[in-house]
Amino acid sequence: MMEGKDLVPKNGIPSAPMPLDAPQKKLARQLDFSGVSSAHTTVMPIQPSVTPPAPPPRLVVASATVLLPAPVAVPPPPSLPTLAPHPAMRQVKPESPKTKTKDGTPKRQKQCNCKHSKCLKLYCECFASGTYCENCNCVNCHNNMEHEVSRREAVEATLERNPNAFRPKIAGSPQVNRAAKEATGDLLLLAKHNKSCHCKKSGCLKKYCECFQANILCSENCKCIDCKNFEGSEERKALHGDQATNMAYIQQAANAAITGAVGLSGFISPPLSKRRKGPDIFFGSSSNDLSKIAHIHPVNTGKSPAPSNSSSTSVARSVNPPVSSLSKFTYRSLLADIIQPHDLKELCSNLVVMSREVVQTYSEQENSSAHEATEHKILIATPNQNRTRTHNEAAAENAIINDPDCSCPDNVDMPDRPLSPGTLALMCDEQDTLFMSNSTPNRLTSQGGNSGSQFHNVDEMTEVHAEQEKVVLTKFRDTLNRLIYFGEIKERKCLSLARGEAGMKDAFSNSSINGRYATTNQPIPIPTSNSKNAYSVAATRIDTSAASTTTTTSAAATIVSNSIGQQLHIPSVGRTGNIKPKIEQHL
DNA sequence: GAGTTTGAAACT
DNA sequence: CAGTTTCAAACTC
Repeated sequence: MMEGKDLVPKNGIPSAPMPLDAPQKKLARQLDFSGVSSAHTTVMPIQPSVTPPAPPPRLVVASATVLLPAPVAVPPPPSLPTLAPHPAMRQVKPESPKTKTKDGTPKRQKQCNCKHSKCLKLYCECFASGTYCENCNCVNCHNNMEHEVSRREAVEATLERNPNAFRPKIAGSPQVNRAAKEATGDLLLLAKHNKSCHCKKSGCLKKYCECFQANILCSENCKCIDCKNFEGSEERKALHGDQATNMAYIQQAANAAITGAVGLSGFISPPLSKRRKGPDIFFGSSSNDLSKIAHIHPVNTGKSPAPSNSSSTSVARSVNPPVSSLSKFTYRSLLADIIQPHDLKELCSNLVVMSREVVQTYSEQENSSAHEATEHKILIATPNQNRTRTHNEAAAENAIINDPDCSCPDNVDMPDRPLSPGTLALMCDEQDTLFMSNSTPNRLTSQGGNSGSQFHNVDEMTEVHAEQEKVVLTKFRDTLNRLIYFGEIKERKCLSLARGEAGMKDAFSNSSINGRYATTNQPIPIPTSNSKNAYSVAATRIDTSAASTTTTTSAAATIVSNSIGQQLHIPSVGRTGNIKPKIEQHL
């Protein structure tokens, strides 16, 4: 847009003395922020210092890259290559207002106006963001291909001073349609400040403040004075309106996405009396960080006009005013209120019950068939080994059925028993909980012993166990599906709320996700598809069981079906799911 | 658009 | 590490 500014800034300001090698033209930017979609960005790799200016290298970054998790946790090595940050990942400085025209129409990326830094210092937004200046209004710009050598040196110098200089200050913000949302003032606060601000006079409510500019709340890391950019701030509310609250909530949701930690933190997240927590808390160091926090802001407290809660809370308050107990960064899993301890118990209980039923059904089948077989064998006068077995087996199985603990598959107790991949996986994940926690080794052992003696035919015993496995795994999977479903429902709610519907405003008043979603306790139509799939899969699996008789299979399938449909009440078991963080992560 | 304010970056 | 200076963006008029 600003051709001809090459040598002289369009603003008419005489260029500073220009080196002979002054750029004749501004080359393409390294990163293209203009695209509404960050999917296709151009990244320019750092050129070897000796490499003569070549055509602006543009590497198309796979869209997938954009989806990478916030890099905050992975500081780039202090090497030049790290200078090609991805727009979505690195946001040294959010687009300046220049990115759009007065009418809000998306215009272009920031255009610096540097005059004395040659655009080779972090003062320059372009340089700081790892991009070449392009169409900027800068003077004596060296941040281009033609000055790659000096640029490179500048980069090295910068990195020498601060290895994280080019690390995104704000990270983790899904940049989806950021431009569009920003234009409508609907930019979400899904970001995290890697650094911190040190504002003194702006109250962190002006764009001077990096946090405010990035549309995020100040964090514990900030050293600002008289901060008003915290959740619950009246001043902030005045600026953001109703969205402030929603944003805080959204940010929590974002935390989940960013951290990918659906679990402990979600349950544990202590209501830190203070607002915000820095990256540490953000990434899970949470709990014992209060002490740290206390150290973080020993200062600014003084200026906070806000009514401090005195006591311990003074800690985090330091710089920022007293705040709502809800930390903007307090992460809370979307499943936090869905998964309850009692649900887990209920799930386990149901699995056990189902397993028993399978055994019982199977034993009945075996009894009848064995009986027939016995008669047949007697008729043919064959020394039978299986006959006795059937009765003993039935007794054994009954014993198993009567023993709540026995129905739990336990590899330890039955070392010879082949385990399905599913079971192995399950046990791998849950080796200490679901099945094993309640199991009584001795009992199972004795069971195993009985089985060994009573189930003369090891194969048949295996079949029973196989059936048990199938039923249990099927039901377990179904439970997980439900969990996913509820999580999705919640996610949708979050998104819809994020859209800032005025009417929903009140819903956030408490900012407590638990309270907010208490309604999930209400019967929620469960997608039959899942259940159907579960059933069908269960049936399929059973059918594929070579050793199983059709009858047995059907019976087992029926049990599964009935159990899932009747025993597992959607509101209860369906919401069971706190299997373990490990599993949740797959959700 | 010019001047002022602000806070990050750079420097000492 | 703290204080000062430089710088450029944000802001005000």
